[in-house]
Amino acid sequence: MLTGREFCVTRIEKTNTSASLPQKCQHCTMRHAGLCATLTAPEMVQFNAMSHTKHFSAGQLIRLEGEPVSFYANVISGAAKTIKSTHDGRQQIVGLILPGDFIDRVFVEHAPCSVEAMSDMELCAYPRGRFEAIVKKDPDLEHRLLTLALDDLDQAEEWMLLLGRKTAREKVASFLLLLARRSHHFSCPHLVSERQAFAGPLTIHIPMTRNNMADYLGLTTETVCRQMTSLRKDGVIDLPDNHCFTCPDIERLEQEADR
Amino acid sequence: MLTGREFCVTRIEKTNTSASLPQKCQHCTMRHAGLCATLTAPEMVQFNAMSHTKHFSAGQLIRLEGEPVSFYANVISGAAKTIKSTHDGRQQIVGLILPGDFIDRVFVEHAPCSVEAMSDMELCAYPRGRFEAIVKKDPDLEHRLLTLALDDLDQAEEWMLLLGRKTAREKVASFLLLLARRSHHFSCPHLVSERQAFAGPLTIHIPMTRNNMADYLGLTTETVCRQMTSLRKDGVIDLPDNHCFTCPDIERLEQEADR
DNA sequence: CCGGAGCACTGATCTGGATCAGAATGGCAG
DNA sequence: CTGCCATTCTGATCCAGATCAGTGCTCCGG
Repeated sequence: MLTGREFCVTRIEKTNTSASLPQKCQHCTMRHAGLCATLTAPEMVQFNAMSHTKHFSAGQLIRLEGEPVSFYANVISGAAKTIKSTHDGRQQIVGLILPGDFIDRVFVEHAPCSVEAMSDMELCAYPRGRFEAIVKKDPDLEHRLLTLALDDLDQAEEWMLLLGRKTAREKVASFLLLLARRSHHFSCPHLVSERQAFAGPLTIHIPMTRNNMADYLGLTTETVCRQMTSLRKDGVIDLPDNHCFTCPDIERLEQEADR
Repeated sequence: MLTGREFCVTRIEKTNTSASLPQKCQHCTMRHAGLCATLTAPEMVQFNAMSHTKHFSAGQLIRLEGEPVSFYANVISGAAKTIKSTHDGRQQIVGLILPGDFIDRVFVEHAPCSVEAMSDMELCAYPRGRFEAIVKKDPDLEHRLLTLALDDLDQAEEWMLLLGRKTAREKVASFLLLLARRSHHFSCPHLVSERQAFAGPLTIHIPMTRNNMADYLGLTTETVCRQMTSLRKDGVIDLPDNHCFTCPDIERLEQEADR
């Protein structure tokens, strides 16, 4: 079995062989493999030199809101959430962090949100000081970081539409679609055509509990459950087990998600 | 009366005399006066050289989603909204653009959202090509733009908590609080203490219709109206007329907004 | 002056999703 | 194996906010 470090390096090398990869997919508006995909060979060497693998187990806190940030990291495996909460305890997940994503905002002294692992995670971590030193000397790299931040903003705005205006069923469908697109990406970004990869009903892992889904969608656990069974009964998805689903017809799911 | 151009220049000069202003207020997490506040004297000269005033009237479209971007701009007066909508017409305002804000994301070829004026507006516009050329040659300026994008992301995440987890009353209160903080900023950023400035019940302008408020808060017009009258009856705010309010006790309003 | 359009507001009713309650399942420790 | 706990799921009920319907106000053009 590979260690996280090896895996990370492998990915960087692979993505760099296939010349200038676009940062965004024209079909799904998702970014591909985050920062790593944009690194040049010399940058890659620098980052690898200072990287080390970190592990977190499900439920563990990676960052606490307001605490000083000590490292940045690429997610190798697992999933995390960034949380905001009202003072009386209602909470809203404001960001999903999946394999290929970067934690967290560059040049922000203190963490703007808490980050918590939703499953066991493997990170490729970079010490904050050394990471920022490299970025400061490389305007082009900073430009790419700016672009990534703008992509995050895009996604946040898309999610505001979901939270403010979509029904429970549309919310759940949109979420499953997001997972489908993200899982697909990370496994084979740009190597096969979108449609081809979506053709077969591939199995998609849901790396979190129904409760976390609810907190991400602005719903309750019960409502998420009901919508999941409703989508299953209507043949939109299959649910072989609690943490997996397959989708026989992605276009149908897109329709359910509305946008 | 001043023209927009004169006003914009005046502000730039004023903010630059008072040495390195912080970009964020420690009390309210809002950014102050956007890009302008961070410009150095030589940058200011460059920007002024290529700026020209643009006017838009209420309801006019400033950007159409997906269309190529031809200019960036600082807002001098008035208010605009950025919109996302489902394919069946439900719409959600994902961003408020108020005086001091910057339109729009740098280095994004095509507009990610439509932008529409909600009142008559005066902009200080910069042609896209020339603006980007300046930024590309100035890594430090790009760094500041990155920081602004991250601030926008912060605000978007705060709004996700509101959309997903707050009640109608809390939503309306949060919105009024946002307006109060923003109006106050633009008039006197960092020149007086927050508390002092908030002490008197200053009158705050609401630069949009109830319908736009609803689209920003993920509610209906009717619910916004009801919550406004409810807050008035409970003495949280006064409503001298439809597009103004005063707040006798900001802390009370903060409590109603929950966070 | 009137008439019409747009906006703010209010009352009555309806309903999607929250809340409450409990059953079924599965994983794990002993 | 048994017992415990966390999680998923389902049913019954409730209620915040949507929907529907109508009033009053202001602005504006003729």
